[in-house]
Amino acid sequence: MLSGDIPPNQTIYIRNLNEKVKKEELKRSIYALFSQFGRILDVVALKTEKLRGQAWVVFSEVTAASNAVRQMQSFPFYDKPMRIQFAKMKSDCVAKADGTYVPREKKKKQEEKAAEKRRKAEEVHQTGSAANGPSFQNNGVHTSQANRHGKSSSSQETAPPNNILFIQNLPHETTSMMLQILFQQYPGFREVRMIEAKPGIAFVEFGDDVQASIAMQALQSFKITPQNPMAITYAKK
DNA sequence: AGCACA
Repeated sequence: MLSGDIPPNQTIYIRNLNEKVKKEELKRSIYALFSQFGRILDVVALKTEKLRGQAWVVFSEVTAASNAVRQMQSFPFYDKPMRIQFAKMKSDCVAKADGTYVPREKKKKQEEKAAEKRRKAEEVHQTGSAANGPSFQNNGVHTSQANRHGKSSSSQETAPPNNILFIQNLPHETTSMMLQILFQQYPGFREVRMIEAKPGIAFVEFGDDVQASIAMQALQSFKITPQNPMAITYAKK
């Protein structure tokens, strides 16, 4: 059946993810890819038997989540098309922000959850002792999407347009696949080239100058980690 | 396919 019977939710559920990708890289890439739709509060991915190959992305707005579901449906991510739906449950970080968060013990079944809910309605039950205040932590992932500097850095004045982009200030653990996933979203993408001996930089080729410049503007200062806003210029000819 | 929050 179609996935359309799940009501919109600010959290999306993704499956068919490549299970070979390490969890931290996966989360970072997901964050990077989806932050174009709006602010991301959290990315959850587990590698347990039952949960590998899946992830949840919590947006601050339902509209962002809806756009992500539509636009990224079947997007090729680490060589596998993502399958995206709305999540069935409210995410903990949302509940925490709501004030509706109740720390879970060991729930075995949904029946137990339902029973608990019913019970809660009847008896008053330790109000106001929610463990911690509202906190959405997103584990190394930062909180901005297209944040612009507006300023081009001093000495490196604008190189003339080129279909090849030069990327600097990448975290050393960046892989060409991560960059491919980011840049292939833009029309005319051809390839990423990285040099073993020179970590922190990359070249990304597009079909023409205009396509390259669109991608450059979209991803300028994009952060793979909070410390690493990408510096994108045209490559020298 | 698999809906969690270590």
